[in-house]
Amino acid sequence: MKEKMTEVGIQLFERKGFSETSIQDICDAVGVTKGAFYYYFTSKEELLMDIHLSYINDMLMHQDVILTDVSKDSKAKLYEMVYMLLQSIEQNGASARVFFREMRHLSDERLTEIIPKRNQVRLNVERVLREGIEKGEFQTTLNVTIATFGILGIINWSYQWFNPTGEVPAREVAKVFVNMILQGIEI
Amino acid sequence: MKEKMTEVGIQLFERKGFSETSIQDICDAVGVTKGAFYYYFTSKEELLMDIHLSYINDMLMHQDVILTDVSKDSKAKLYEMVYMLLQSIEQNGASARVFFREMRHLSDERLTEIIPKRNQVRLNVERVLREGIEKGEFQTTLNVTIATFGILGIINWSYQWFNPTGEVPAREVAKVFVNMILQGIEI
Amino acid sequence: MKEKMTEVGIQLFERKGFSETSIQDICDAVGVTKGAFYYYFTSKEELLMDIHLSYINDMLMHQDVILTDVSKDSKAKLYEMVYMLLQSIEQNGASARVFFREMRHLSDERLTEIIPKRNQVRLNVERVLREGIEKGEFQTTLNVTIATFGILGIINWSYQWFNPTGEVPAREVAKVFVNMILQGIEI
Amino acid sequence: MKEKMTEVGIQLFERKGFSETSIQDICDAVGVTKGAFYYYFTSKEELLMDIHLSYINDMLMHQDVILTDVSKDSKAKLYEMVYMLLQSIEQNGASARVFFREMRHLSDERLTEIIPKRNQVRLNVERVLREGIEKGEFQTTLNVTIATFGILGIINWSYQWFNPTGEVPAREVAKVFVNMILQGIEI
DNA sequence: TATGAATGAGTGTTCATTCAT
DNA sequence: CATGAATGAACACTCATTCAT
Repeated sequence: MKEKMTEVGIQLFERKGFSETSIQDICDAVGVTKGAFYYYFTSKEELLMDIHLSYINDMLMHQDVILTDVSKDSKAKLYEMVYMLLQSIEQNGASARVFFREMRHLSDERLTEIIPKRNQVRLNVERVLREGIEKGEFQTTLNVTIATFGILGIINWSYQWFNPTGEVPAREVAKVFVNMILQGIEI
Repeated sequence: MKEKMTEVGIQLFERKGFSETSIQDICDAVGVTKGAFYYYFTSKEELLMDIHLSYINDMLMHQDVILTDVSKDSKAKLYEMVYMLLQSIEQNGASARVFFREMRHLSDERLTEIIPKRNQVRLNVERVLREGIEKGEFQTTLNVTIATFGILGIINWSYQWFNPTGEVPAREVAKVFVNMILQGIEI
Repeated sequence: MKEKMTEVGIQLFERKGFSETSIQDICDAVGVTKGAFYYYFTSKEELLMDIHLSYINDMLMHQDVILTDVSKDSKAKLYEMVYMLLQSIEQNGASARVFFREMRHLSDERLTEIIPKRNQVRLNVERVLREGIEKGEFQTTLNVTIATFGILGIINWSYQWFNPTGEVPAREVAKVFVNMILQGIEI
Repeated sequence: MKEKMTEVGIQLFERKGFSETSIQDICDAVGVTKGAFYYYFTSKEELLMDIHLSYINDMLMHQDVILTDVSKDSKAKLYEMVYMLLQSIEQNGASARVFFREMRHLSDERLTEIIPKRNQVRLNVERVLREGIEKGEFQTTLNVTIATFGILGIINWSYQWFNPTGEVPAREVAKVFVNMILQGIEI
């Protein structure tokens, strides 16, 4: 039941936004009364926090797998990471959108738990770039911080337009993106 | 007075969000009563629409100047465009954030006016890429649509992290980004 | 278990008030779930009634002992009665406060059981005064009804300020009060 | 309108208690909607505070008049004070009851404004006693603090039983009480 | 131009109570 | 004996909007 509510919450928060979604909306969709909601969650914000935590933890876990894979060089790791992040947006698009858009509605206290994790995702990408530079795979002149922001921008912005109905699969998009990141668009 | 209200509206919508900002908040900040607000705007949404229109029209105007400049090749146009978009985020950061985050609160009717303009911004970037390909400046194999989304992602995502206090100026960031877009990060 | 709940109920009703104390509060303090409460009590009000009954019955019992003591004159009985009532506030302060403050939350039906008993406490004091007048110990001109209200006021109001930490013991306070009641404050 | 709401608030808070009176109750009685209430008061507690302040300020003002009257000796001042306090309960019984019963619902912050004033009422009575002792009107052995609590108990408790329909007027009750306080009940 | 008063629908949240297990 | 899940009615409070003045 708690999972059911979380699922419905994700859908509604994505479609209508956190503030525009009332507890009543969620309960109507699940088919219970508001009391039931407060049996499982202490507040609307707690549900939002649950969604955030599960999304970000999932992402960090996947990143870990990629980072610790010794069989891949940095280019391969970069590709895997871009693909994984895109795919997580393709598959958990609703969660992703809620994550990016509604963070503001978490209390300061809760943000202190989420923000370091969000930063970790970025630092994990930075690490791949740095390792690649050390190993001679990437340009030594690269401004790693700004480049990472660029790469994350490419990926994360996709939640604004990415069509999860699958016309263009995440794997295809990832290829185009990684190609662009590695070799640029110039002849 | 109307401009004063719009200015205050932008600041508050950015800081607290559209839904979380009440008309009262705006009037308190301006120093008038709610009746005055409704003398200038027919609804809260109209103010939001005003903000959107002025931001997007400004952007389209700047793009037009760049596109019609015959003295520049496509690479230069791309650089100008990236720089202009970044700068508009650096300088009108609040408007930019409101534009990207709060579009959802416009009615369908109003969205039909905004969305084509937003698409036009994207199509203008696409056009630079296509012209560059035709002129032999960019790779012929390029998937223009996806690449454009990538480029816009790099730029637009910057509103999430871009520090407008100027530690790193927009011009610097634009250089790094355009370099990455043109030549990639690979050695 | 029922006693444990009653005890906790008294403490919480005193500290936070009847309406402000939830069944959940009581159950949390006892360490059980709400279902358990309803196994022992049919409603929150029944718990309040139990507290009332046990307090008032205790008081009436003590008054009976004093009233039927043939070895004491009326002055001595008055002293004993004042002392006993003060002491019951000193020792069962929480119960006393709940009794005086929260009677309003009993249903009319239950009030018809409590109010006569509460009146009986007053009538018992009146009886001491009347007996004292008959025996020539108290002034014949005394308005017994009003005087009794005054005496009960002196005593009962003490729950508002009486410090049960024992800085001034009930016996001391009782002496001052009875002295004042008997001889007044005039020279 | 604000006064009308305050008046209705006093009546309802007295009859049903603060917690048991909803804003809706007050608005129904006045014939407006809830929004109107919040136009005049920022919270339910503010209304309670208004009631408290106006009651206690009124009382302090009357005490001041009595205390600064040089034409009266201490006995006369004591009588005036008892009479005034009783009368204020007789006439503003509802306010008085709300004052004594519902103080708990004020926030700590607001209590720091009210409690010193409530103490001042007590200290003003103490002052009459002390002056009377100095002038040789009252017993030198008197425990002023406890006696004052007794006197206030006599008076304040009357809100529990005092019938403002006027069967026994406040002036009559005051005479009986002052007589008892001055000369006691003993022959 | 702008105010001040008011509406009405809605919000998140609480809580006494019930009941199958 | 006691739990865990759920109900349903209520509550304090907010807010976009309206309108006579």
